[in-house]
Amino acid sequence: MNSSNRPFSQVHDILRKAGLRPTRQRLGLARLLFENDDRHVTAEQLHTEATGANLRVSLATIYNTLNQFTGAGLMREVVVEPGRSYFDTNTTDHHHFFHEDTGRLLDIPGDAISVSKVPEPPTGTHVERVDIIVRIRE
Amino acid sequence: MNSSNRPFSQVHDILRKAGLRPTRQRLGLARLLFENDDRHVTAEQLHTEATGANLRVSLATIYNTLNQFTGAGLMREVVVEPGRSYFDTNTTDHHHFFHEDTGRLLDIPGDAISVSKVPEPPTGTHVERVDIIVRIRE
DNA sequence: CAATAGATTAGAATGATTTTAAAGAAGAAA
DNA sequence: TTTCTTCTTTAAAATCATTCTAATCTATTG
Ligand SMILES: [Mn+2]
Ligand SMILES: [Mn+2]
Ligand SMILES: [Zn+2]
Ligand SMILES: [Zn+2]
Repeated sequence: MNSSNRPFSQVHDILRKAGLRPTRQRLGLARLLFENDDRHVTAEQLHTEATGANLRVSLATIYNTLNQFTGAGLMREVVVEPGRSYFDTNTTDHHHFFHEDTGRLLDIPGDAISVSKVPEPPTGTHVERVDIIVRIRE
Repeated sequence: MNSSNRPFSQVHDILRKAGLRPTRQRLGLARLLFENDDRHVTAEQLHTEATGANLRVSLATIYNTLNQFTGAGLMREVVVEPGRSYFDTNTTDHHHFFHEDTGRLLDIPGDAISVSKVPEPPTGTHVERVDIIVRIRE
């Protein structure tokens, strides 16, 4: 039996499959993150949003949850600025525009951009991932 | 008259051209940074290295200097990890291998890799720079 | 030499993130 | 359900990189 007729069944199942207990906080955050279009959030942003949606969660739990979701492959971390991390609900192969003035991240589909002639990595290493950040300004 | 017969004349001139007073600290750091091959350093690394070379400099001055050198176009900042900044003495157009296990950065010459079909940036914005990070592991 | 603008520094402050340890909630067993 | 156990949440403290403050130096110019 799955949970198709229980409330929030989609996110509930997502958490179950990730091996994470469906707690009130995780369910609420998962709804904010996964029931809408793909998004890029900082911990602070998500905390503000959760609070605004009447979900009581501490900032520590926001960090725990974002790191757990990332560890479970439900999200990924994008590093564009020193001192702040963005978390991305889009886990498909893609890249980013980073608006340096507003701090906004925008997806570039994986097939809309591509790297050619990636040189061989040093002996004994393998390529884990290629990140392309197109930095833009007004 | 230039300073071609004064000690450390090369870095001395670099600082002068950048409009930075050639102080003992800046001269010492410039020698470590520019008299060898291109390099990637964190503030803490450079501080340790300076101290080991008998150059007395505070960590605050290391940060000031790296930021001033970067502002003057003598270096650039590379963001690969949350919570730590790397500074690069190679200011030519190029990209990086980032070794996730060791924290080392390796240059990929600009002509050894290239992006194709970079999509148009959103209306009202222009591309400032494209950063490619090839993340590698053992 | 002054005089002055600019530079260095110790130490405090900041800001993002993590850790601690205590209290609370979820799953399993009975 | 009740009980037991394991996870989870949280407030508060701790950490870590970086920046700021404001007092003390130093390079440059007259
Ligand atoms: Mn992390
Ligand atoms: Mn900076
Ligand atoms: Zn994305
Ligand atoms: Zn480089």
